[in-house]
Amino acid sequence: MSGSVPATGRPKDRILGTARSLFRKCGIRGTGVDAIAESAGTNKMTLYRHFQSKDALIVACLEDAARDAEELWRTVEASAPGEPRKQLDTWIRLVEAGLHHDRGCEFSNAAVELPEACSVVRDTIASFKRTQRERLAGICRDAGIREADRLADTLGLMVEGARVSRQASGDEGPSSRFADCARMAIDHFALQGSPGIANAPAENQPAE
Amino acid sequence: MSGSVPATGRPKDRILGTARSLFRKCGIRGTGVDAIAESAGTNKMTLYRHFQSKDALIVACLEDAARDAEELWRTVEASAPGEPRKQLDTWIRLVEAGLHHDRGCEFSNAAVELPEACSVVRDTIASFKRTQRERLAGICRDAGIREADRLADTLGLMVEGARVSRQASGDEGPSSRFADCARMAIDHFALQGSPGIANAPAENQPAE
DNA sequence: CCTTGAAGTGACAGGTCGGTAACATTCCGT
DNA sequence: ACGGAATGTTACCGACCTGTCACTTCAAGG
Repeated sequence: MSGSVPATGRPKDRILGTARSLFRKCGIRGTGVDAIAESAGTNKMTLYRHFQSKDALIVACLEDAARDAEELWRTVEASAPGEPRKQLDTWIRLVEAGLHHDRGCEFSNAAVELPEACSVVRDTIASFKRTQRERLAGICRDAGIREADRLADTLGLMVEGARVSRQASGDEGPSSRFADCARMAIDHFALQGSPGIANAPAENQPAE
Repeated sequence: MSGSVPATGRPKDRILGTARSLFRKCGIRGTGVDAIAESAGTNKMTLYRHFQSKDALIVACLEDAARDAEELWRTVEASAPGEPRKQLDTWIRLVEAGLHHDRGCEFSNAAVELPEACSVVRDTIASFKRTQRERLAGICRDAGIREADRLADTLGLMVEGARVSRQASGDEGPSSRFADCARMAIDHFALQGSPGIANAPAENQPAE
């Protein structure tokens, strides 16, 4: 009893969802498997039947979070198909909204919390970050930004910083200015030269 | 035996130094007080005679780190007295150098690792972050940047992001572009308008 | 009906955690 | 040389940790 998640769906799904939620709230090291099982309305044995170890559960949670991130990119794309500049706007708005709901990036938090994690965990984190970096750089390229990679890294550093800064300084800290700073960076890089709009050749705009 | 820190100085200092070093390497939750005492070449009882609890030891470590940060600002100031623009350059170089040596910011890491920490720990973190923000904004103001606070927050988000990004993505990730992005932001804000024109004089230099 | 397999239960191993008590020893200023 | 303070040693506590055990319940499907 006292599970914070109603007993709907299969135990495996409840365990996964509960684990993610508790990891976010209390941290990974601050959450024991007992607490996860009980909070999921099940028991430890069932947890271990579905997940080989706590590490495996952590990886499963991260993979789940990665699926959410993929969905976010789909939302971004759908918000303005074929208009990458507007997609960047959407991205900023979604990231900013996420700042207030979540306790930072689950992957970055895991990297900080588990500096000596097993290789599979660290690989999952690094691989996810590579994917996100490429997704963002892709939109920047599509937007005709000349130094797309550099802009993507600038934005990447800012969002990473905003998410961790909020945990250290709260909502009133520097993270409150993320959207502001991000838009300014985009404008700066766009002025710097965007083939399709200002000057220079648009090599390969993906038709549309 | 097997203390990684030679038994020089008073036990209290050795404990503090060892704790900081272990917290950095293994994380706070990943480091037990037994390990700290042994690695400091002393024992748990002596540790508890000098520090009321592990939380108190954590706070002491953070205060020690804050002293280091103060020294960094002094170095920045001394690198180019009365030339805030050059001080910003120094700051970037020092931060970048620190990226490769440390495992991120001890305060931010603590905030991520201890989402449910006692209030004194969280206050120490938040207060430190406020101080750093103000230090950086102060130099930006002295440099005659019109939107000094905004630039300070932009740089603050970037450095915070670089430090956490390195832990998740390694040295080849976005953190490798921190100096690049930071200098670009400074140039952008400087062009945007500085009361005394392009780069020059901080208006009210206390004669020196 | 009976079989099968997933899920639930309580107990427990083996270990580490933060923290304490009682006592022995060493150091150092006077 | 003395005495008090600082330090070291050993043992211990209760709580929590991950992970495993044997066993029970129960519902679906043939």
